[in-house]
Amino acid sequence: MKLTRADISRTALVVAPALLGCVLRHDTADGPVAVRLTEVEAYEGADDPGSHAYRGRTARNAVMFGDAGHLYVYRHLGLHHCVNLVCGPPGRASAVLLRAGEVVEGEKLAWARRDARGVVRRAVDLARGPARLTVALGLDLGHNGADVLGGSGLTLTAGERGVAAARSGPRVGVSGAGGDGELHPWRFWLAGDPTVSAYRRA
DNA sequence: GAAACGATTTGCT
DNA sequence: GCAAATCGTTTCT
Repeated sequence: MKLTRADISRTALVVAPALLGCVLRHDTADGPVAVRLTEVEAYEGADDPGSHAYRGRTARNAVMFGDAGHLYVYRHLGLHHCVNLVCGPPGRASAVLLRAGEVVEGEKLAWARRDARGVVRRAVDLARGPARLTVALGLDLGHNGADVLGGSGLTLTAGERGVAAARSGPRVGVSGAGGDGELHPWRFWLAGDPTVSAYRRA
């Protein structure tokens, strides 16, 4: 079943765990690649010191202040890309960072994209990590602002797996996520899933 | 106009 | 296990 705009118009803390098990699919000229999300992180916009939106709206993070359901893609360290799904309510600038997933369709194409950039040994590593997930899906800065609910070749469908297996904990690589990790357990993942990235303290 | 920094990945010791 | 790579955005002078 396809998710509705209303489903992802709630605050990131509600949307993030709901996204676990959902499948994000990207159709391109080369073919489709679909990823079942296994790990995400919530970013609460202007109130969250770890968010790019913390210091207000800028040219880069403008998408996060827009409507829910759009992708916020940005370049990190000049080398990698990371993807967020913008949540609601409008103006809150809350978003969910897609950290890892399992390639469930178009694995061959995902491998081809990966081979051109580096070396990954196992299939579970194809989308294990924010930047790898982006590569596997074939997303780049050109998809910044793309709508996952309409056009853009993107579709988001609800997963068959419930949130029962979901766990939460401190976010990764975010200053401020370590000390208040227990107060802000805004990282969610599917317990026991091999495609969940290894935890590294901030 | 210049400098510092970052929601990571990869490769080498 | 640790450090380098690399560049756009943000912030300070």
